[in-house]
Amino acid sequence: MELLDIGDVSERSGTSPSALRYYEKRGLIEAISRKGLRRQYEPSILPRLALIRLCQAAGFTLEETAEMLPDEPRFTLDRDKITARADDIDAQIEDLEKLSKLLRHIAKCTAPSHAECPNFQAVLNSLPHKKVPR
Amino acid sequence: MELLDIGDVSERSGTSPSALRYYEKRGLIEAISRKGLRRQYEPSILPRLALIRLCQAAGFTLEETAEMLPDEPRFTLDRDKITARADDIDAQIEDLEKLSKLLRHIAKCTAPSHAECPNFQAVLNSLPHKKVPR
DNA sequence: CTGCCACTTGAAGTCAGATTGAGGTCAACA
DNA sequence: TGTTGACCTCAATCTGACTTCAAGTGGCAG
Repeated sequence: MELLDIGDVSERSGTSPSALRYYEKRGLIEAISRKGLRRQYEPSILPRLALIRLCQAAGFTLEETAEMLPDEPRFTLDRDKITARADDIDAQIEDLEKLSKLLRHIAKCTAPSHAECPNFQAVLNSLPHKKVPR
Repeated sequence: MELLDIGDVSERSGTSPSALRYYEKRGLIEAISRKGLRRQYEPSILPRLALIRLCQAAGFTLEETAEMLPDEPRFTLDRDKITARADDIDAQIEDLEKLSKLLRHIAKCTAPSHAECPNFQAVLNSLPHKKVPR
């Protein structure tokens, strides 16, 4: 059987070994065996990690992700949660579009002070209370 | 003179007193005087706080924001930084659009496993390494 | 004058998602 | 056989933006 050493998994998934151990502690993944002390994984760990990355990118916490990812290789994510999250993301896209427009406006607005620019005022009040991640 | 007590500022800006003190410690704002121990602010603190909120929403850290906000009431943000951030945000919007589409696909895709769905594979690889804030 | 109560302080705590450090193990290569 | 280097464990630390805590202060209503 072609098991993957944690080093391979780390390299091929872009997830650091410490993160993999951390995920294991949080119940997201599992090593199928050890070679000496080293964790050995089934190749299916790779798509599983991809799915974890997806969930993270979508804003699920690791805990939520752990709940959503069943143990079997055939992961079936919760469709309602997924759809709800897609809706959230769409809403956030709208906020970000406003924000981008406002920023570009500020970059070229020559009003004596932004505080006096009606455009600025208007958008500020409809600002998202979310952050843009870095 | 119409100075604002920290309590007024807190209420009118939606920023908690502890956050205002925190901003002061981080060099973003300043009280113009005290009444007893209580901080008193100039009314211009309000648009300044609005601008801080904007910077935060745009993903600047408080430190970056402090650097960008000059001391004068007439704040002129750094136009290049602002534009660069707008570009970042636009890029992120694109990522989020992909993500949303992928999520909606997953919610209705009936492939035996997402790992086997070519659509899934394709989008995963172009995934942002950023998070969606909650 | 008394008491209330929102403020004051500095230090410590919170959260998520890891990373880092110290001290230890072990498979593989020369 | 010895060395290397990546892994191991567990606990502690980090980041950012605050909040909470305990103990203290003081303006103002009664």
